Amino acid sequence: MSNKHHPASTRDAIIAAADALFYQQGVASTSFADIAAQVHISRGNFYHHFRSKDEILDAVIALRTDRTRGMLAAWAAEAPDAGARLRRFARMLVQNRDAIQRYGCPVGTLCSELARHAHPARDGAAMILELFRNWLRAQFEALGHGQDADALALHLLVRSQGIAALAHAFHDEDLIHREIALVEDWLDSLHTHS
Amino acid sequence: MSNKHHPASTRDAIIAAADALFYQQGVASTSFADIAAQVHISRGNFYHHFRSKDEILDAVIALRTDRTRGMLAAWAAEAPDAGARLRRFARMLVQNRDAIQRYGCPVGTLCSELARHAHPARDGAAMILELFRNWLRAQFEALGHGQDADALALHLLVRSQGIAALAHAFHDEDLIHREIALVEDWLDSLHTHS
DNA sequence: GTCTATAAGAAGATAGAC
DNA sequence: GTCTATCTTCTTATAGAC
Repeated sequence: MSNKHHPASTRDAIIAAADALFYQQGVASTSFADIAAQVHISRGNFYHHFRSKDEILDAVIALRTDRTRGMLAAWAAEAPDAGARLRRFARMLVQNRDAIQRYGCPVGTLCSELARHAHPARDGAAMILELFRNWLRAQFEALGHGQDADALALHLLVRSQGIAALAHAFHDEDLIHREIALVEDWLDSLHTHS
Repeated sequence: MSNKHHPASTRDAIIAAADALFYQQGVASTSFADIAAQVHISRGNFYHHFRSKDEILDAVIALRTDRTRGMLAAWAAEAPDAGARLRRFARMLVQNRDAIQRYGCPVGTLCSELARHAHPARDGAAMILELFRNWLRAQFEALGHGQDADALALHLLVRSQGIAALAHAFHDEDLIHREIALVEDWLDSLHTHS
């Protein structure tokens, strides 16, 4: 499972390519041939590293989970207080606006696809969303909204997912700027209340 | 295109079955065999009514467009004023909470799937979302928010799509109740301002 | 560890009988 | 208008040589 000893191994290259393609094309419509073409290996070589496509998906979800944990930890280390951390989260959508407008939210679209097919990896994908939820809740708690912290965290996730969904559907990057500005206003209004 | 003379024709049965299956399973992972099983026809019979799968999708989008137009017109006829109409829109999510929690928003998930693959029918699906946007904008204009009407309409769509996405991902019906209550509070606050 | 060759099945689509 | 039979292509997966 670890890639400590083989940082550039074929296995890791497969996971990295699958990670990108699953995001851009969806899991179901990404074939082994697609991944193989990117990694420059043959289709047969796949089954030396993974037993099935679902096993690749599991590895991709594990990768994204780790990456998300790392990102949230980095935000917590960079930003001095909870208010700044919440704003850092909001800025993520502006930062990734090009990819979001093209392919949607990586977490949201994966959860949507897996939830609709009651896929075994469904809960693993939802777990990534939960990581954000828990991290956001902790920031709202630090801001003094102990009682409503989880509701506020979910509300912020709702708006983020909605912004990504509409930016994707309308192919409209500018929508992200405008709606995130409203989110920042809302965060400011919470801060003054506490 | 019209179904006036053949209300229960095979063609209409195909469209109705495809409409449901495209929603529940997605377009790409719904096969001719799936639809044929529901309609109780053979796979070959398909091509007497449609030349390709994309043509079925076009018919489904046309059906949904008509249905949406009818629903919005009915809401406008039922609700006395713009404020009541906006609340009627918000209630739609509560009303459809079971399906939304299972399969997501029918419009949002279709737009997301087609946008990611740059599908020819992409704009047709986004058009349904535009119908909601235009209808909502008209209500905000009637409420006296002429300048901001479109931004307010988009904001309401953002929250609706986000609510549907999270209810689907977390399999959480209750989230819809709580977030729609917040939407209603927001609508109330707009009314008193005007 | 990587390859070629190939199986086994599902998909969209066609031809032609009835 | 509906069917069966068939074609082609794509997909996942396996077997075995190197």
